[in-house]
Amino acid sequence: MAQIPTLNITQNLTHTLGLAIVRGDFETALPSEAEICEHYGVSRSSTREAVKMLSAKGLIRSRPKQGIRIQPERNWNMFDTDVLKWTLVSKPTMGLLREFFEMRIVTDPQAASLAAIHADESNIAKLEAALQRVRDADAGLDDSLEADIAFFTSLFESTGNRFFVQLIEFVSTALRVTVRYSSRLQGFNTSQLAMYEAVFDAIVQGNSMAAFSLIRNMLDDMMKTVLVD
Amino acid sequence: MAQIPTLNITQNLTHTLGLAIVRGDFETALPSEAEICEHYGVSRSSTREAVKMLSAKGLIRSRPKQGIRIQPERNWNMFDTDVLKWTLVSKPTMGLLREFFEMRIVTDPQAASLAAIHADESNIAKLEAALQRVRDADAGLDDSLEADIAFFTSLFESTGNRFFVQLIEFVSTALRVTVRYSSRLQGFNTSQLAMYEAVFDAIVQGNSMAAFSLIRNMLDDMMKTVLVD
DNA sequence: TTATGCTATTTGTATGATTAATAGTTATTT
DNA sequence: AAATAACTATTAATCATACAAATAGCATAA
Repeated sequence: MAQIPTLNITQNLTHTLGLAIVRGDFETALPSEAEICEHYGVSRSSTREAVKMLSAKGLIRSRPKQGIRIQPERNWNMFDTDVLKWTLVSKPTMGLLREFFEMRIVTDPQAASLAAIHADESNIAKLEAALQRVRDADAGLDDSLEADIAFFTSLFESTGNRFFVQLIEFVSTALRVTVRYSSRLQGFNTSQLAMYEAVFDAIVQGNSMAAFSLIRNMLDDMMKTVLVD
Repeated sequence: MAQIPTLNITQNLTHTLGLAIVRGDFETALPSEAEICEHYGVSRSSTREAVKMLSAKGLIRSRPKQGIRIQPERNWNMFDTDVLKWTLVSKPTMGLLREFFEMRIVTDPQAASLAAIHADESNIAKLEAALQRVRDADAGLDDSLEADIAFFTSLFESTGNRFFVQLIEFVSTALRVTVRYSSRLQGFNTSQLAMYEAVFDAIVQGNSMAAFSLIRNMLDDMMKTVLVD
């Protein structure tokens, strides 16, 4: 059975404030610690710890007398899972979808290329397992989105590059969002089985250019399908 | 005059612990709160706040009875400025340099391409100012590295994509590291003035393909210069 | 006008007490 | 004997209070 992730007070406050900041509920600064304590009915310890977490993610900065100021969006750590989540929940626009694709159009093919060069037996095994899930999904036996995510996860894990590994959450989120906000994708993914098979073969054979092109072409098609004006 | 950024106790502890974690000083877990307090001579408030900051960056996770456990490296937020800095200070290997280039080889040309499409007057103005610094550096009147960083910063700012904007710190760090750990680059950057001029012109003219190719070619040359076995 | 000192405000730090979560152990039930 | 439930000890989580340090804004003086 899945463990129920009961959020504690600090975590709760962190998410509440983080979402409110990203959503633009505050102008340039948050209320003072004291006011936050009173408004949310929590102790100063918890408030301060939540503030520190948001500071660590680049959203705010607190200084004596100045209070808790919201940082320019440029400083926000957009690759942080929480910040990304809050952004998606509060501003799920077509523009954001475009920004996602502009990243993936460069990272995903490169990840495939690097995977073809650096994947070891363990990586190949995980890739093959993910490929099987894609096959199952194609036959209606598994969830198509989750199979996709599993494949891309093992793809990025195979790059041997910690920056690409870090992008797994980013790409997973992008996949979920793309599906949620684009009904045009319904029949798209399930017709891509041949492509996944080909990518897997290219990686096994160490053919980095083929792996690159296959993913790149798929994304190009996908963009045409999703990002229509 | 520049303000002296005096680190307070919490910030200090955060950096000390963060660096120690990345460096591998701890096996799988940190000492308990109480032990950290005693060892570093700080209060529990500061200790807990430092721990929360490191949790927010994905380095650790604390739970009652379990203590403060180090998370798998996969969860570390490598695009966080601090985590990146700690990684570089503790493991400045040639492998890391390669990983940097594997990212930049795809992000930088795409940034130039997007800049050619989305740059507005304000962006162009900043780019031109940065270009002037590159010219000055070429004439020995400004610091070559800082001029480079200024140019790439305004380039990524011009993309109109918040994920690319987020990569500014990443690329800046990559540039500094590349220079520091590769003496072969000494005469490289200063001979690139013509390339920067051409990129600027391409962006002004909205020629995204030209902007892409120019940056891509420069990085290819740079990799050949730096990443020799 | 400029510089300096004062003051009030807000975060930073320290400490103690209590509560909640949980890994490991023991006791109980089947 | 195996599974389950209750117990216990440990550690982080939370709350409360007090004091210290930083600093923006004001007042005062040169």
